[in-house]
Amino acid sequence: MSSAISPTRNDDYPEWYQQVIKAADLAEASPVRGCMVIKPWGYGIWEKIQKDLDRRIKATGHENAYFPLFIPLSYLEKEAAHVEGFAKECAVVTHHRLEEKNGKLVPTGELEEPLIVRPTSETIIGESFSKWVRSYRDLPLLINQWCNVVRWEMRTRLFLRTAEFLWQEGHTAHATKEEALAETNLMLKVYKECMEEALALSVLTGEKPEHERFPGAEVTLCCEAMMQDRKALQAGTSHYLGQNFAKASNIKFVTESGTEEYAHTTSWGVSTRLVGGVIMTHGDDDGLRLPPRIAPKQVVIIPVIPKPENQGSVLEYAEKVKSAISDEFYNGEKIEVQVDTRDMRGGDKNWQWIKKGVPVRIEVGPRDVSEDKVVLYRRDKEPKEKSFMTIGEAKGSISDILNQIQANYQADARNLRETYTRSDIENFNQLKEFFTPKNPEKPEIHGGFVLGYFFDSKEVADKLKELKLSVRCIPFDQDGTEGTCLITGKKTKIKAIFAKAY
RNA sequence: CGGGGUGUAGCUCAGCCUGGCUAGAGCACUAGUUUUGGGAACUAGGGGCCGGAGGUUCAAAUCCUCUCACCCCGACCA
Repeated sequence: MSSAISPTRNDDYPEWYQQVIKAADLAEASPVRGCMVIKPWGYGIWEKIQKDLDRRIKATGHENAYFPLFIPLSYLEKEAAHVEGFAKECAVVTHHRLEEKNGKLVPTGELEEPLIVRPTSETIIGESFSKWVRSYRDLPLLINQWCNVVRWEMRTRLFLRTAEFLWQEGHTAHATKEEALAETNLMLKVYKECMEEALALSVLTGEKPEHERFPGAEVTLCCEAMMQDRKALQAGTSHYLGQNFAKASNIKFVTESGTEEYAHTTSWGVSTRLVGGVIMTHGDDDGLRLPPRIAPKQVVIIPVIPKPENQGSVLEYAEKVKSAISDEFYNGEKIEVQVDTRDMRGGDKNWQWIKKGVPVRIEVGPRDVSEDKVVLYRRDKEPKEKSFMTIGEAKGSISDILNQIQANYQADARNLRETYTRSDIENFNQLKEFFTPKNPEKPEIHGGFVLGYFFDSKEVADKLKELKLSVRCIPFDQDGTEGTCLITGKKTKIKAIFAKAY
């Protein structure tokens, strides 16, 4: 049984990932090192994710705003841990003009204070917050922005880690620690719901251990998803920043009783990395499989034109099917249908749409025109598995079909994560064995998540690094029993998730 | 920043070691013919400053020097 994508997932998972991106026409490398060009189909997915998440962010009382791309260098210096975390990967603007010298453009007009291109916006938004917050009546301040950020990463992979990426970053200020922590938890829940309901991912939520925290945060919460190669993908994070950034940016307010206090702030973000997560969660050996909720088109109609004289009637019929189906609703919106009228062979078209992961394909040909029928294919079934039905039946069932596909993908993702999460690993040797491939020459897909006892210390992080493992999170659900840390053997009541990660 | 590698058609590459006809193949592209509920076949065609600069030579994609870019392994990476 040959597949549309070569190599297959089992043969070479990283290469398969690259090939799916190419075959589905999602994105490509740009002339600028580490940056990507997001093509219409890939950007369409991001727009759907944005739309869903933006609605959820607004529904929880947040407002969108926009802050500058450039941040004065001195702002970054204000928070010590933040400097440590981001200084090494900042793009820096030092000049503001170009002059021609010997036919070459050279930078001149050196800036008195260099600007950095935002790697994240805590400091520049903090500056605004300090002006906006005077009284407890100004709190909570609930702001979100959609933007791009730059982190000068050494090694990049399309969507998963690029030098520039698109994201949203929420920034809020609160009067009390309790309120800020509640916000941090609320936004993590919003992320989880968006990822599970819209992207059909299955995520585990919990808290990062100290050494994995966001630079400057007191608490970092995260959503961790399992990819089909059983590695973890950090899909979103939500941070309680304590008063660290409030002190750095001077965000103070007068309380009801008249005293002056620093605000408690939070920040939270998800990025275009989610698109990578969708590819690696739902893709198969024939290419991408898109959950209907985030597919730029849910249905594509492919006219079958065996003879030129059929063209007029078939195309007309295809439009008729389109208008019937696009009148239907899915998830509260009209179904998005495209008729693929391109002048090329039907087989090519068909496979292109399979590789792009469009949830439902409908073929209409001369025979269907006379019988008022269509042929319907689902991306969650085999490529050749077809259902014959009338236009009326297609119209009546399309919404259900999309719901089923969404549910099937969701179930697959949940099954994968549950199947490969082990909670019976008791010591370091077992851990090591679980994460060691049987074939070191050409490692097979192996490992998964291990839920095991964990005593937070530097020693753990270092020893895990040898196995290329990390503590993904300390899950919220803890049974409270006592055991010995898988790494150090120390007694502890905390369990964590150990895994290889992207 | 260390170690290794690669730059030749839109893409994937051969040719380089051992210098020598007009620089090649597959895919993609264009046209024609046949085919058609399907990832078609044949024929013809377009497309290259062989990454850049310098050198050796009668002669350089090929040898030498320099340079630039990218890739892989490390280091780095909420």
